Amino acid sequence: MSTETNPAAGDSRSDDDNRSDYDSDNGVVPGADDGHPGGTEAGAGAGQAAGGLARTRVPKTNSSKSEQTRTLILETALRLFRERGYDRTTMRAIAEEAGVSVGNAYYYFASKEHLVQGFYDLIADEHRERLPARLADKRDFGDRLRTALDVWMAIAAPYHEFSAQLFKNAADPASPLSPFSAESEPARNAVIELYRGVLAGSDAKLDADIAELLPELLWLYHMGIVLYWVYDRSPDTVRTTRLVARATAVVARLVALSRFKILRPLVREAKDLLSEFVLVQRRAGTGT
Amino acid sequence: MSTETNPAAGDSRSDDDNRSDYDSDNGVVPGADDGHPGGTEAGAGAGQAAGGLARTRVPKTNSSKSEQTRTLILETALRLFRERGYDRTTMRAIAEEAGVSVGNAYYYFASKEHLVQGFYDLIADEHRERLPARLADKRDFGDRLRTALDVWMAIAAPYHEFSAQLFKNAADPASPLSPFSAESEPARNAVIELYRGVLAGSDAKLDADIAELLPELLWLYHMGIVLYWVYDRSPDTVRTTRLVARATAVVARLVALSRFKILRPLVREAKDLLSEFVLVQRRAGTGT
DNA sequence: GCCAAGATTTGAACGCGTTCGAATTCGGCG
DNA sequence: CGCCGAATTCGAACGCGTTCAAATCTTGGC
Repeated sequence: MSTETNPAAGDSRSDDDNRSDYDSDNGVVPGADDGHPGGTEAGAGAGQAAGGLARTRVPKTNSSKSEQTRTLILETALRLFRERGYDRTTMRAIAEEAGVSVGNAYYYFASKEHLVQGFYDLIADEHRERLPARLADKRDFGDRLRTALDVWMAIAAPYHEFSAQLFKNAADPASPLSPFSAESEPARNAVIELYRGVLAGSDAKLDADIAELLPELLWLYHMGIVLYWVYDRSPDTVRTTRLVARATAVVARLVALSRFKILRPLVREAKDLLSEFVLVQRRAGTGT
Repeated sequence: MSTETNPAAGDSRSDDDNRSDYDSDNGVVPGADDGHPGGTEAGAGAGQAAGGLARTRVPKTNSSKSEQTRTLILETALRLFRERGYDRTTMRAIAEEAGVSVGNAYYYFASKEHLVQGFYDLIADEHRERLPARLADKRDFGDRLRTALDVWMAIAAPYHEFSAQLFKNAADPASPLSPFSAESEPARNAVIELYRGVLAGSDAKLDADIAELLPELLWLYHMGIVLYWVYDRSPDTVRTTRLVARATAVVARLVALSRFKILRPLVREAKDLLSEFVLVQRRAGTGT
């Protein structure tokens, strides 16, 4: 997208993108098993952003005091985000409200954005939790898929505006918040599993090639819907609701059609293409 | 920016301040926003984005001195962006290098992002200019489409990193730089026209329904490729190059297949869906 | 030639996210 | 206890995008 548009606009203003980049200079600090967020004290190097992979800072002494401080800061932040919106919530306000210093907040969270991860987890958890009950009586693939999306929208609705504000950060390829980032992998996989369940519980008959890839494809579809939702300015995002209803029907039909003979080569090629270029390489075998 | 996410409470939307705030500041000074940048005498600020079409600040006295200052600032900015990248180029540096004050830069450009418009135009113009020669000897639709994308990538290559940095801004639904924004419409339409040419010059036979929509669809496809390109971290974005080669073949095949009988209902539904939910409503009915 | 009304230009703030060196607290070991 | 190193906390300071009241320059009418 970036490169082509040409707006014009006179009255806009964006006061908040001054953030610099995540790694402008320090490349990626690879190595170091990220595994433990925490980090690696290792004093020395590191300095700043501490290796790219680490999530936020999780204290060594995993319980007690510091854990408490961390939680306090996080919860305060989420509350303020909800009350005032993301951009209008300053790190100073969070710190003050939580009764700690700004520096302390940064000790636990590498950046303001990192505080946001909590929201993502929140929504995803809720989705995982509420969906099964709603799917219990449905076997039709289209119905199930649509339900999954409807439930997601219902949960996310209160955060629609907030999400729109965040979207630009999430879209930044360099951001850990990007759905494609390494840091998001666990969350991503969880959603893919969720869609695997949507598919598995259905009576859809499908081509074996497709069956394997479909959960990831559905995740992509989900991302697409989220994208539309974020841009949707209609009241209560009804537009997205309608889109989901109709698009999902098309998707379901496509899936059903994928077994037709004439489509075989196309399906096959599309599958290769997707698995090679788009889908996430989990445990990539030998080479790249 | 602000806006205001809505708190837990139901979802009462207080309309007074949840407007996107790309103009909220202005809101503070109601009426009179003399400021309206530029010209565009007409419209006057009037409500929200409406007046938004004005570009950045274009001097009243449209030639001579101020025009010169504007150009100077813009060119300096573009040079620095290229030399140092977007984030590392500060407004202060631009002003200093151009020999003007920071305030003056803001007199002509509402924000740092607005300076970026120039890049978009640059690439788009170049694309429009170079493509015809490369298409002259090609009739196959797939070849032509692929060529269009290859040429685009060749032109955009030097700005790959820069684009990745900008992407987060362009992705912001509230930003005038978003390819979906009203402000981007002219640029968007120009690209759609370009693809209309790609299609028109080809020997593809296609369903009438599709023929009409295809140029816009190809624009969407182009956007998708750009998205992939922005995220592509492979050397020289070869990955994207390979993707284009293969995906374009699939697209071409899809287009050809769209005339098959069995697919008829699907095609029709997909078409309705796209035109209703995705594609841009040019000259929508009456007013607007 | 003079002067008011803009248009243009200035640079010192402002508020923000973030950094960093130093201060403080904590936990264990002699 | 006393002491040391690490974990935690502090808050002043940095660099940034942006704003704004005031200074300067142009222009056109008299």
